Amino acid sequence: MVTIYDVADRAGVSAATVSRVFNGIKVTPERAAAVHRAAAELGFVPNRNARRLRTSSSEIIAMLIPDIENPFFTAMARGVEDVARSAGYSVMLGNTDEEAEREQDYLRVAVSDPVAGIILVPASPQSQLDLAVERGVPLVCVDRRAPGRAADSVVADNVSGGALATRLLVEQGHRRIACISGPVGVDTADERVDGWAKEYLTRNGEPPAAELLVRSSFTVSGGASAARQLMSLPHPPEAILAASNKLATGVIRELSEAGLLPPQIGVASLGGLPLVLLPPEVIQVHLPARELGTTATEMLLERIRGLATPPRETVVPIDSATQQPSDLERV
Amino acid sequence: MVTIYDVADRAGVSAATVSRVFNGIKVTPERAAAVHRAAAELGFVPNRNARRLRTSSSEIIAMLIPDIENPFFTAMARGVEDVARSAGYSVMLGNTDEEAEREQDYLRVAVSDPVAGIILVPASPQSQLDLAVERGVPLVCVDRRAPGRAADSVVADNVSGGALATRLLVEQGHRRIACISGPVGVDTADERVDGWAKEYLTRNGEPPAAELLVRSSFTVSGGASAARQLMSLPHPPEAILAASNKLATGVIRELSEAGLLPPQIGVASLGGLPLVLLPPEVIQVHLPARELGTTATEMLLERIRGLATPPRETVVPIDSATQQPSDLERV
DNA sequence: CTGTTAGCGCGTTCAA
DNA sequence: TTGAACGCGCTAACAG
Repeated sequence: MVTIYDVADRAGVSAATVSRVFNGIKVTPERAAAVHRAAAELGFVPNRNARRLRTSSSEIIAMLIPDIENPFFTAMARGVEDVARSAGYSVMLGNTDEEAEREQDYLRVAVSDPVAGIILVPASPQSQLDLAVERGVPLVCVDRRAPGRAADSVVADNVSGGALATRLLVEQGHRRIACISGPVGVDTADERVDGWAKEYLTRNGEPPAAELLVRSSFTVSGGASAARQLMSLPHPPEAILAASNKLATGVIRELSEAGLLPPQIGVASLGGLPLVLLPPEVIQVHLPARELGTTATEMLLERIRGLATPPRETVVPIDSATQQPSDLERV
Repeated sequence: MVTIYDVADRAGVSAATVSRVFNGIKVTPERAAAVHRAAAELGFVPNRNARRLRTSSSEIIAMLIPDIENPFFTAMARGVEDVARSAGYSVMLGNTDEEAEREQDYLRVAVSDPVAGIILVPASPQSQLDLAVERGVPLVCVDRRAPGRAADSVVADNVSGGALATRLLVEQGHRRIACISGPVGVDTADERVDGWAKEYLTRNGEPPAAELLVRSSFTVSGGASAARQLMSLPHPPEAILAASNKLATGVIRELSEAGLLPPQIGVASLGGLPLVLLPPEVIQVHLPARELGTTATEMLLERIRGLATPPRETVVPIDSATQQPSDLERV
């Protein structure tokens, strides 16, 4: 391995000078030129491990997401990567599979690396962040609020999202609108339900019947079975609001198999759908996935640079203005 | 920062003993217990940087893909991560955006890290692997062959894939089958065309007319405009083979807008589609994305462990047997 | 089985 | 401005 000493020898300077050259510290031009030439000839590449050990810093941001095959999270990852990269950081991506244990494993690795900072979509409301918090590794939670409010959070305005989707269904002429959401206790799931219930009340003058709300897991099959349950009610809904892209996919699959699709029934999805063909009447409320990622990264960079205020929370709006389907969500 | 010395003091042993305990090297049980207790009390987390510097090894595999928002590559990433993780490695994921320059930037980072190994989907046939090859960092190319055959490659049997898709279209009763593929010079694009042309010749007794082949970029819009071009031929095709999931998406959108969908016209996609609402006649030839990832990782691990044979090439089959749509491709 | 010692490659004092 | 010397935290060699 070529080290700064090899370069120093060849350039006729000291190792310290080579180090200075590669760190942008003032050196006489001739010496700098000699160092650059020697480095090029030897194919010198600085060893970041040595640098990190010495400076106890790192240029790596760890990002932990529950599902790398979900377009929502990959769009978020894309946002993180863009901002991180332009600030000189690389991104380590880990898949927690929504499992607290895998998440903990990854956190252990990230903390002992140690990385410059962590961006986390918490796998559960009980996620343990102590490892990072105690070691002082900057950490920002995204999409879901930080468990115990122990760290910064960036979340979408899910209440408004739920309300918006509901409103759009109402504007299609539906009144009896059901809602399928994720597990009780999961922020995003709860808040989207709140938005739906609030808007339902406003529009219908009465709160939704309990039978119109089905809580499930955020999965395709969960969406399908919830839809089945709703459609077999004595008095089935006129429309269904699915609180995530996966749930919506399941709903649409189920309805399609039953020969029942928009505009015969109203369907709204919170989150863009990756489906190739979609009846134009299906409502998609696009979530600001990439923006969640960029915002979280910007907050993380502030922390990395030393910001020491108490945990903050940023809410990214979901409004009609942001409802441009990105080309990427339409893959 | 808590170091092994702090732990050693508290446990009444030497630093070397602490190191041994954390590396699974035999130590008397009492001492081991003391070390564990001291470590827990102090909240000790080993510093991997120091370890890496000392051992000049790393537990990180860098993976560079052209598009983190394409399900094909995320499925591949999933395969890589699963194998890597179970072997004790973490994965750093980088997005090259199909740009050789971004790729080179990432390679520079990976090499100077230095990571244990690199898994790369080459952004271009001219990709420069010298950085890694010269520094001896193990590298495996996947999906696309290693430029200059300078490293191991894992590719899908794209010729067979193209032929299989064509055959399935023939079995649907189509004869005049067009093909839309990616850029000339890109392995995967060229090979899929070869498979199509070969099968076309076998089935029709003559090679396809030149007008039946359209080369485009591997994008949704590329697929759409190619489909438009084909359908406006004086003698339009009876069926279209789209050589990637993105191309197929564009093709189907375009045809649908023209009110023309299977079974009126044949459509086959090389690569799974989120098919919830697709006519069942659309043919999907599933590409072994995850398997490409796992295979590449296994080959990389062999290299990391010291295997020093000349560059190898593994071809992952695409056959009728592998045509089970994964749940994930149907999100 | 254990402790002592040395050094991985680099950045940063301190004198010069 | 430059070079010599030190040490970041850890593991591998050696002697005990």
